[in-house]
Amino acid sequence: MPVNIKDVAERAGVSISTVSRVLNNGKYVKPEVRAAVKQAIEDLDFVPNSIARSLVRKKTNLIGVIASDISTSFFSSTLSYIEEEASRNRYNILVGNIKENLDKELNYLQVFKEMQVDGMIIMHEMMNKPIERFLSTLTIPVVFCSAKPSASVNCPSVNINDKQAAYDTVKHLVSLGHRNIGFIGGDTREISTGQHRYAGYLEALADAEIAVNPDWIGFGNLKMQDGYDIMCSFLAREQLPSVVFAVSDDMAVGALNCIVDNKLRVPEDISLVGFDDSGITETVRPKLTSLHQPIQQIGEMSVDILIKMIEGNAPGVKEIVLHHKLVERDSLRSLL
Amino acid sequence: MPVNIKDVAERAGVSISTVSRVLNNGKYVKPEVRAAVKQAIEDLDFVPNSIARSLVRKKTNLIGVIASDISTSFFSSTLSYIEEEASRNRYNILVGNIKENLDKELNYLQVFKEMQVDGMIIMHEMMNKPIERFLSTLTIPVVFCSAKPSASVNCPSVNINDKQAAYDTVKHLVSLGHRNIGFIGGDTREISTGQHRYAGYLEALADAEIAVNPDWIGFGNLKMQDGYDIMCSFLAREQLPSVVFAVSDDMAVGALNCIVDNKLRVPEDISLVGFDDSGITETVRPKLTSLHQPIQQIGEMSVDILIKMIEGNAPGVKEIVLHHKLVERDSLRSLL
DNA sequence: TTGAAAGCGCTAACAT
DNA sequence: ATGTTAGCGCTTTCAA
Repeated sequence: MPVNIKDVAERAGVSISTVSRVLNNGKYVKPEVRAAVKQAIEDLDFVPNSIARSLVRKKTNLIGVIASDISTSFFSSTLSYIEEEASRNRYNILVGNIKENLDKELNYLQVFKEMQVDGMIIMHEMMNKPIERFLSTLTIPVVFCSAKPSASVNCPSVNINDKQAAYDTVKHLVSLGHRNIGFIGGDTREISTGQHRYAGYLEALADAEIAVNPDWIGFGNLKMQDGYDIMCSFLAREQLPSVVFAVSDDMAVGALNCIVDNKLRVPEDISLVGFDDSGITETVRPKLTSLHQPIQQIGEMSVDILIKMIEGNAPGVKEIVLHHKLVERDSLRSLL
Repeated sequence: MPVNIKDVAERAGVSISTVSRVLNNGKYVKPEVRAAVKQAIEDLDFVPNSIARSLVRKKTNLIGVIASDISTSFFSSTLSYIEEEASRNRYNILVGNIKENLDKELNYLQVFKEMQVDGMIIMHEMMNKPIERFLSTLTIPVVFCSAKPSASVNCPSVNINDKQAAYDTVKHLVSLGHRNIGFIGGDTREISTGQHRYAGYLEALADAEIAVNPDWIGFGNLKMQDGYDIMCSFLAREQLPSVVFAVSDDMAVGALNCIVDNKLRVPEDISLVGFDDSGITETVRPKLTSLHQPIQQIGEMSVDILIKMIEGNAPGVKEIVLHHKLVERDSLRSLL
């Protein structure tokens, strides 16, 4: 039933090599022969079998993407830019959504390897030994997107400078007269972005000679609910912070909702600053001031670097650091 | 460099068929031989090439998914459930994000076919002739997820009853004393869900003997910005509706923001009802009352039906209609 | 400018 | 219980 190159060859009265040539726009095909073959392809609704092609060419044009949670605003945006850039370059993406499940991640890595993907993009940085080991035996290129691999894994990454970004943000808060600055952070054990953003916060505080107040520091998993719960715990303290910096927009929105649900106002009672500058910043009121990551550029560059590596024009990139900036909206007020 | 089944066979001192047998957990392998082969596989870090396997088995375990916009709250949730259910059944998903671009859709359909996907899920229902034609010549199963194919395309679909859902919602508004009921709809030209939801709205109005007021009716593309703009146009009318029903949560949130930005209150001045009951309903304040689609079930059943068709246990399903219900939160008030 | 033939890595009869 | 062999549908030398 399924028609193959041989059927086309027969109908056009040529050999399969000739069909292959017109399929691949090869030279050395007489115009009339080419036309006849094209006609046969059309007549038969023939579509070449790229599995067979991949087998001989050892190239699938497949990119495996591993994301921690595609239903999240930051990841779904990034993924959509990755998809677009890949498709523009005639690559297809296979997605693995691991929801923080490292077994699932290892399994996906394995499956992607079996599927002979030409390369992988990892948007997740929790690691364990088996994953590290797997990655180090891998011969295809991998790039980390908005995540940094642990030192033992030698893969390029596309990122902003997380520590500097957090530092700059907190410094800005200080310049606005804030001294009671709460922090809702990400996981600092296994996640380098979590560590770096926290380090930036601490350093900015130290530079401004502000003592850190553990009452206003909490850590979560970047989700809205985490932000909500942590903010609630802040609200239970004796004294309130004048501003809270959350290292994801989702957590900042969670904090916002907690504040509003407790009949306080943003930014009149408490100011709020998020991180990522994802779409959600403009879906809430007040609109969220947020540290901007160039999401589109991050997604696109990850793909571009990966493709360059795949196609052998390895640029020897180790790490790409992109610009960040604070985008001011309505959730932050000056105390001056 | 890449190690294959032959290398394993040599190292284990057996034939490639034996290796193949242990790879596929075949019977008729002596325990000690099996162990030796497993050892060789481990020693060599061998991973079977599923491209080659697919070529002979004529089965890729790949599902192609076409979505209109994965950065949207409804689609990214649905996609994440699809991914989970597929992965649970050892299928991988290839995603094509078409952003309403029908050329891109046709191209993806073609590429998916070349890649020999075992089946496709389409979460989009705009059609044109070439796509219809392509779909009708396709011999692999396709299921429409939260979308209905046009009559000429004979594929199963998983849906709620959109017309009934809209009807029930509007009837409920009437029962709460509302008679000035605005409507923010989806595209009604090529999109059947758009048509059905609008039809449900009109019928409920007719049943309640309420005249339709075109001042309060607008159509958009299901996005937040559309909802915002349409709501703004309603606000410019002489009289305001007491409630507005938007056929996507994103549009409802857009409407909410427009209202808030214009210093009116929800639900005191205008009530709001959304559609989908996606995550965004709980990220805004007031929380959005919304017509619930069973997103998880829709995603999972789409995959299950598709896999059944792929694996030949065709259940002869034409259409699956799932239950809807209105989830009441804080954006709708009673006038009674 | 075209065709014949080898082979990509694997599975699945068929032999043994 | 194991090995031999013929493909799967294509690309790609190489020869004509």
